[in-house]
Amino acid sequence: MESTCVDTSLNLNVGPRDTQETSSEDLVQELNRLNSENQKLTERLTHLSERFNLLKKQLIQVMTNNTDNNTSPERDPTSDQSSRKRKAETEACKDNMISISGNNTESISNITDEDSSFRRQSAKVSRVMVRIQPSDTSLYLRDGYQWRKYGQKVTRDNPSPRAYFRCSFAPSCPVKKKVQRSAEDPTVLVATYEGEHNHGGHGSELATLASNQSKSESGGIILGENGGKSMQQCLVQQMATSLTRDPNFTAALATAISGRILNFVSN
DNA sequence: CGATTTTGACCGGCGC
DNA sequence: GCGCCGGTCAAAATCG
Repeated sequence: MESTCVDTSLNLNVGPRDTQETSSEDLVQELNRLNSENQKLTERLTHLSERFNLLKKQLIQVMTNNTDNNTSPERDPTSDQSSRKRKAETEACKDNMISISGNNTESISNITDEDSSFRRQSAKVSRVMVRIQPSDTSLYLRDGYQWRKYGQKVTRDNPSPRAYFRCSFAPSCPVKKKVQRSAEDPTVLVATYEGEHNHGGHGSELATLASNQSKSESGGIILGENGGKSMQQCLVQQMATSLTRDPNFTAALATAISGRILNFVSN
């Protein structure tokens, strides 16, 4: 990933000025420079988005070809009658599931059964698999939404507990999420989403992302969550989050703001 | 002090 | 009807 170098300094002359005219010129120049930077950033972001979409298409193409050969072992249905329902769900989703493995700290895949004939109580159901660090025992998954945990259970077919979450962004949002480690591979978190978000905005996403990041070191980019954000929105979020975590950016921002205030006051 | 998490209790569906 | 099990509730604990 190429680095994005942006001059965030404002170069404002906050000292005493000879005339009011020169300070106005400085402001105009500074404004023009900022506009130029903004344009550069926009172009770069567009470029990144295009490249990202291209890579995503290629990846999906490759993984789709491999899906047919993906014969992950299923549990013996005769040995556990209570697993029949889960088995049915798993079978229904299997054709749409892609598991991406990587040598990074985590990898992400996104699966929806939107196109599948399987429907569960007319609610959209999607599954997301996230590879996490083996040392990470948390069941928190960063996906940009604000979740409130309302329960945890140990299920029969899996030694690791399953956590139940509700979307707390909007009180009326019906979306629920279940997170559990994969029985086959404990380093994979499986999140099952039910329903669609009924709120357009993601007001506190940055705060949520930062909050979740602090709770779980395994945070990563969640791509194209069902009923959620577009790829571009995810990308912008991650970039914004990275920027706000960068002390240099924060310091530059503080300098810029204080400079503006001083300039305003001195005028 | 409000929001969130934890965790035992409770409920309902399902199979026998 | 009974027992099992997944899902939810809600009070207490914890966090920021």
